[in-house]
Amino acid sequence: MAGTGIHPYHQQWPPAQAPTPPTAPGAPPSIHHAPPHVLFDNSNRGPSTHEEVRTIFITGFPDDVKERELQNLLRWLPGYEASQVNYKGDKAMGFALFSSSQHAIAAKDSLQDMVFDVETKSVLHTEMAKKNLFVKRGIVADSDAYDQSKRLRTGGDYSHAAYTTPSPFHPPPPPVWGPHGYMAPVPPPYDPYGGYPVPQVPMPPAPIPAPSSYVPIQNTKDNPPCNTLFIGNLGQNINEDELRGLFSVQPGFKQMKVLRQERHTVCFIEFEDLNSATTVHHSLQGAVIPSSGSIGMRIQYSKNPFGRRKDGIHHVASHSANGASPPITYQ
DNA sequence: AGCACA
Repeated sequence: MAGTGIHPYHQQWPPAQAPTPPTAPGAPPSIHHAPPHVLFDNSNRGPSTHEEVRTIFITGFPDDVKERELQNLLRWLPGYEASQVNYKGDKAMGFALFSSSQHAIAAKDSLQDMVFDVETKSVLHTEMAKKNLFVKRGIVADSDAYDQSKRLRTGGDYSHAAYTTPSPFHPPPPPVWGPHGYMAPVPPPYDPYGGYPVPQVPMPPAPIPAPSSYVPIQNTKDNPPCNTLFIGNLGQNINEDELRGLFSVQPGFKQMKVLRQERHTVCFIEFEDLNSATTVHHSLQGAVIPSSGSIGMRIQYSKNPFGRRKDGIHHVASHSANGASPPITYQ
């Protein structure tokens, strides 16, 4: 779901008096906030990557429609993520973001011509929006992205509230996600619009980090086996998260410490026991991950395992280990 | 070849 539209860049729920009335995705562009230096910019992939529209545009509300009314209407719809009402024109316009365009289309169809309010006899009209609603979600991987948005807070600090502090205005506490799973609409008893079919769009499963390839490594002088591995030959711009992703899923992984030095980045990984360390020592020797370029990592046992002190102070009281101590398991 | 932290 990456794309230009997701820069969660401004806060969404100031109803009427927002300093910058949210640009109506379907309306003529007034101010398009070009996301400043955003990390999610996909410009490096070319402009062809145009994000799918998964927002619907809703009109036909009574003039006094509340943001909340719309939310309460929509939260039952599968894939609903967020909505907002724009009061700028003389008619209130609603926008609702769904997790996929399929969900959006399904929601659009089910809301089409719905009687929203019997007293005012308002009937909804829906179409796909021209572009997606901007939403700041808790999912933002990088918190730098929302610093600029703080000024738009109207009441309550939403930026830290995601998923933890339910706020009446807070949109994304995923309505029907969570334990029920992504696709469980679990419509309410009265269920006026719950029955439509929604194409299943499975979430891409989190990929298990795996080396992209292996390169033969000459690992001449290694240290005595221990529960801590030393990883070298990682390349200039090795990505720590990638490294962690790879190692943290290895059985027995305990912790990892990255040491960035002038020329080389190295890292240390502690395992539960010697066995798991040894397994990884062999299985990932020479592994190449994307950020390491095309070079293979060198894996050795660490000179100074976690838990063993460097300069002669042996913490194992009973066992007077000396310099030539056998490879016992440390931990 | 680059080995820190408790």
